[in-house]
Amino acid sequence: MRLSRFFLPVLRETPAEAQIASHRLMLRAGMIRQEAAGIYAWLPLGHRVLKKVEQIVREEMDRAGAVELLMPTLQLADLWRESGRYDAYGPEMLRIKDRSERELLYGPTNEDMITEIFRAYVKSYRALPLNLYHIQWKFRDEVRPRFGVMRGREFLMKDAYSFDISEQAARASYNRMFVAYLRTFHRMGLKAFPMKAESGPIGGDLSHEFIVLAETGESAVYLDRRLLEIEAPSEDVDYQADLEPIVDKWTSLYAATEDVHDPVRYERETAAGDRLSARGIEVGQTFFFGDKYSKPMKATVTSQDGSDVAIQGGSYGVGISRLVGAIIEASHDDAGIIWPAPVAPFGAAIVNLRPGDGAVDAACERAYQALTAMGREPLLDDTEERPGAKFATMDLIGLPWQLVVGPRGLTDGVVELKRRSGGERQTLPLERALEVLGG
RNA sequence: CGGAGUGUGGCUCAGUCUGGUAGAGCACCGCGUUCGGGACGCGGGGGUCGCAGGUUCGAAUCCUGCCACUCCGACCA
Repeated sequence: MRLSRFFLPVLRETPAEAQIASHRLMLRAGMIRQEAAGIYAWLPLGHRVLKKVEQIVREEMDRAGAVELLMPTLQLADLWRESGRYDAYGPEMLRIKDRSERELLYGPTNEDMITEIFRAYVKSYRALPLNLYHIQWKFRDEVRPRFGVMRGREFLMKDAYSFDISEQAARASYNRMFVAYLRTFHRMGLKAFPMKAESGPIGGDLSHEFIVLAETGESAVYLDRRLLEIEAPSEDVDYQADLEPIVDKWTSLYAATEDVHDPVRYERETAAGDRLSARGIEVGQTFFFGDKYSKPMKATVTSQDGSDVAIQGGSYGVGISRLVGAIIEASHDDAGIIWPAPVAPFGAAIVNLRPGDGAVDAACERAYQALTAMGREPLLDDTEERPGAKFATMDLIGLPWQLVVGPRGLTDGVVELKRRSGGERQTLPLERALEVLGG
């Protein structure tokens, strides 16, 4: 992409409404525009990041055996009446009517609808386990939207739903999602810790919030410092195998949000030197709810012995739009965002310091073609801005690499290669720089 | 939903108390000089002062109502 042809409305001044770093930087970097309280338009730069995050989530869900579909944003009120949630949900749910006075709602979640779909088609235990997910916009009419996309009213969420014949099988499904989440957040350059959350109606410990530590997080958390050392499961993790050991490793050390924090247990289980109280951002939640929906909605399958059994369900959410904010909270400095490479909107910036200079233009073109060919998705700054403005913009939008072409005092063909994180820079021949970026 | 506050050009804000017909910086357009860390000069364009009513010779400014947004608290991916 050429910057002169892109749409990147960066702001030099900090918008007054933004209180936290990620919100401020997303507005300044031209990633989002607020259209109403908690409702944002995703401008091209932000949209690219959102898509990258979404794609990583998708890949890890697929790897774990979940199957993607897409449900609508609007749902019939009658469906929610059947599950008993229409009246229970309260004013957080946006309720609307169509031209013939049919009652609809903008979905805040999809348990009811997925259960309806499931029961329409699945009749046998042989089809289980099944895990269906979609990535769709949700609307929750929050009392108080804030922090930009971290707590929007409209937000993009991945929600997966598992269906199993028994509680034991459901636990295996739960574990697959648990492991997939560890991998998902790890791939985005985040350390997310599963923490004990409010238990489902069935009881037990089958609900976890995945929390990224950040000073601006909304919830206080208490954890065992040794959790920081545990490595995320690798790419070749076998989802057919028993994943209990991995889950155990991540859940045996104390970690809880303030809602369920138990100071007595904390002090008993965690040595004083290992205790870490911090703040965190919830980026995902896994939840087992048994037959909460399958029973009232009669989602049953025929089991091996010929009887009909209500399926055991779980749901698993990841806040995709929130993750964009969370990643920035976790990775920025005074000058701007520092994107982890896997979610960066572009892989590298090529900064042309002398647009109009034939040799420099040609070198930029060469770099642009080469980086494009190697899948680096370069952003070529071919604007007439002064160097200072160019560097400020590039630091703000935080691409992993900056390839500066046309530096003063250097002979033709020599460029400067800067890394956004850490700030190291080296001058070297263009071809050598391309090799570095290629490897 | 309780409490606090703000709406003036694309952005940040002054002007409101004490009514007199709208400003600054940045951004934008033109010309020129500049060119490695958000340059400078000259010229220019752009605003129903959130909306509606009222008071007044006259309202951004005073009064009433409404709307939107922000912040602090209780809830949530």
